[in-house]
Amino acid sequence: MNQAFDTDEAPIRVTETKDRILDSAEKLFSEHGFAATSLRQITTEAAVNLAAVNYHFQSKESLILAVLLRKLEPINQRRLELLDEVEAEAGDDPLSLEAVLGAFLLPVLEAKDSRVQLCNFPRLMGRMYTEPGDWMLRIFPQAFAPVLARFQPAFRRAMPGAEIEEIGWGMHFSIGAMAHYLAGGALLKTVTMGMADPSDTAAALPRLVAYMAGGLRAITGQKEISQ
Amino acid sequence: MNQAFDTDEAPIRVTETKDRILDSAEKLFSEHGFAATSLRQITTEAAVNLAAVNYHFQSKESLILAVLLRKLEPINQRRLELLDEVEAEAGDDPLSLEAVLGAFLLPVLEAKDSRVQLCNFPRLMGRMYTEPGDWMLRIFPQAFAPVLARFQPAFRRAMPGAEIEEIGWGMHFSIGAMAHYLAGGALLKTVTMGMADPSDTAAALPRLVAYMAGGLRAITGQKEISQ
DNA sequence: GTCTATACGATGATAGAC
DNA sequence: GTCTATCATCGTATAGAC
Repeated sequence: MNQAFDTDEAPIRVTETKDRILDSAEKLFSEHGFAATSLRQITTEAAVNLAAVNYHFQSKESLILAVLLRKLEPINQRRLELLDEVEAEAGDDPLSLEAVLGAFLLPVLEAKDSRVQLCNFPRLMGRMYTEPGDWMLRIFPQAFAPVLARFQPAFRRAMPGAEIEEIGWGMHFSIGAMAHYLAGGALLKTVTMGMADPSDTAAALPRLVAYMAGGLRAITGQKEISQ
Repeated sequence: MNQAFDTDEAPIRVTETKDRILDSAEKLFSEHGFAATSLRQITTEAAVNLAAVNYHFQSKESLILAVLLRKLEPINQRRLELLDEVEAEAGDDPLSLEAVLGAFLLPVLEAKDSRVQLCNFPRLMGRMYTEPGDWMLRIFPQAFAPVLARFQPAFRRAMPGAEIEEIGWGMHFSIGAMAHYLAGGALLKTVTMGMADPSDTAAALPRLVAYMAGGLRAITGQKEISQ
């Protein structure tokens, strides 16, 4: 199937089987979700045998993780680059909390309105946080731990004097707010009575930053602003 | 199977088949999640025939919705009662934002550490927000719309002068923060470096209230508190 | 109206030949 | 590495007993 010609010449291997599976899986998962997409749909779309997915990946869940990791890595790399810039600009001063939040959010939101076949992908990321199973044990050290290791000190530098536990609570809530925005569509439109467009990431970014910054400051520092 | 005795006396029907299915489904869904629980597990646990679940409920998804609605209704009723009290205390003054948030959060958090077999249930509620499918079209008018209709004006009364769209964004983010706390366990412990106990709802409530209040105020009103 | 027995097509996974 | 063949299990549908 991969052999385009039966000559001795090395065939122009446009796409490896493994990558074709990943591409088709990503596309179908984005369009129909994890559960609604069968391995047979994926292998048919990829023009690959069904058993190949169990050879390259052990299970459907592992395939899902592989799809997610492949998209997550450039996002996380971008996050770290942006954080580098924020820290470089700040010098020895405390970091801007809004700038740190922006470095965390911008790469994900950029992926939301990127091109063609990936446009629905962030919905998967949003759902990822609430799916059960042991996926976190496998995906976390590889994808989240490095980002967390850099952003946790950054948040402390942005909120000097705040207790670490309170920052952690605030980060947890903030991740939930972000994931819910990424995953959801209909609810936002309902709750704003049709005023907000879920696909307008340019409108979402400043609001997410403002909301998270206000929440983090309230939970860590000056508690009672009282209206 | 439901006939405990073969006399003419009306048997002491301890549990109806329909309720036994709901009870078993709720228990198993809470423990293992929706996808990982098969209808055969449920009917076996409930000591009921497999086809009974398709007689009383049409499909597995409808069963899930029935399980959720059964738990959600008393929670929402409690929310409205608490909101009544908040409004009664306020008189003609603006509402306390923290009090409104407390009325929204307390009933859900109470369900989190309630008794026995339901203790894992809120994880389902947390996941519900991010599950795909058309569940919202069916569950929303019945369960969410009445609560939204009462709380949306309450938030406006608690933040006079704020634009409705911004309040909507803030409510959306807040729902995400709440859902992520309800659904998640491991991530909170990681992000707080073991300092926070996800099952300690008494610790979570004031922090959720403070975070949401700070976020809502930042997104609607005085934007720049600047550290 | 309630419930049971039984069957159907599709799924994720695996073993073994090439 | 790849493919065919096969497996147990899944959600669902139906015919018929009480």
